[in-house]
Amino acid sequence: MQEVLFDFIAKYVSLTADEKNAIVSLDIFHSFKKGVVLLKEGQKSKNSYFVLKGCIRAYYVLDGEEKTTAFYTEMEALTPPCVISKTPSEYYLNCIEDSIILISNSDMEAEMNSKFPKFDLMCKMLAEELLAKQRIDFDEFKTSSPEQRYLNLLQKRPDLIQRVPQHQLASYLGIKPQSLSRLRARILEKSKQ
Amino acid sequence: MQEVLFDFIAKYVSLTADEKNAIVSLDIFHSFKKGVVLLKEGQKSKNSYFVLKGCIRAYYVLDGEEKTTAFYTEMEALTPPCVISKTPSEYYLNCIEDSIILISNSDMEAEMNSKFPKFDLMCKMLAEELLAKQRIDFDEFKTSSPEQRYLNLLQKRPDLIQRVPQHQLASYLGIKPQSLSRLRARILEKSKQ
DNA sequence: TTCATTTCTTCACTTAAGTGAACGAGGTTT
DNA sequence: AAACCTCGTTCACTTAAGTGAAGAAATGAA
Repeated sequence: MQEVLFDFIAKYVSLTADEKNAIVSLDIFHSFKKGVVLLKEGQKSKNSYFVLKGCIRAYYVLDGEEKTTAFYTEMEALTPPCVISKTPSEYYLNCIEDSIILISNSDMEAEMNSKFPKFDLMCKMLAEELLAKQRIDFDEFKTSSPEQRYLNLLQKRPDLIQRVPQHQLASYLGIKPQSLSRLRARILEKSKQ
Repeated sequence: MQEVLFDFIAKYVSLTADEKNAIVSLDIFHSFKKGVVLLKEGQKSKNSYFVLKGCIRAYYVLDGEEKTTAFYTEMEALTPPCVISKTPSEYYLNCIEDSIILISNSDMEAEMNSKFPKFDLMCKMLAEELLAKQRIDFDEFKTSSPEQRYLNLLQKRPDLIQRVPQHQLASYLGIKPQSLSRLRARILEKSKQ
């Protein structure tokens, strides 16, 4: 399972055996059962997450309603905004499947950086890459209709449609579950003709 | 005008006079007239931009229609996704006002980093901060209606509503110009009662 | 100034999303 | 087994956004 992490890191910097050992000795691998909440609204946190297996969902509770805004699956990293801004979290994180998650906090990161300066470089590259990726996702969301967003998701992350409950998928697409049902029926109708 | 830049940098790292001179000597300050296109679809680029004065708009042309996805104003930095992914640009950048823009390319950045390692640190902090900010913007967009988005913009960036043409604002809000007109009329109607 | 273009608004009509209610299928609990 | 709950779908109705057209206002160029 550690190999998943090292494969990921290898995309940015190459690690020596020593460095790999240093990471493993940090004891940062954790298992969680489906449903476990990793971060709550109002909570302060210094944790970043990296999904080795499973799926983390980010969601807000607005007017008593859950609004899902992101899913993080295998080989995806996330640092909640509250960690950067050092303010209480505005959203929740939970595991929607049994998951194996790597958790690092900013102190550990600082320690790694002092020992192995190339970690800083990796973080910079990663942040810049994620920024560009997210920018593109945001632009695609803005410039398309719910139906186009669904078809787009079907292309880009077909696994999500299988593993995620429909009502969570709906709010991820910016619509209500009923509208997602209707939209899917509409697409099916079109494809028949 | 250079002070705007140094004030910005001071939020992340402190610079010596030498370092400031090194930046100034790079000759990176440029003036552009309203309407000038800085980046075109299909073009390759290594440039990052920092707005000292004026406003840069990012937009796609889809089905012959302009879809505006971002406005960058004073003290805002942007690196187009195509610079990170090293692929041809998918969007356009233009100045919607007479502007003074700082343009740096990745070679210059590399040179600065080798001379002053703290630039790397600044870039990392900046990228992480922008990533968190953009995440929040994206989440707000997803979880709100066009009307809420407009009211939100009115709170957070009231200047945009003044300085940006309505049809560009509309597509920034994810709707058509006609819908923005209607929506504004609706809000005005409500506030009267 | 005049002419042309762009921009914004309004209107009537179409399409699709929001809402509240109801129902059935699957799981879980007692 | 019965009662319960969650989830997805469907329906009827409401609300708001998309569309195409038209006209007024503002802007820019000749």
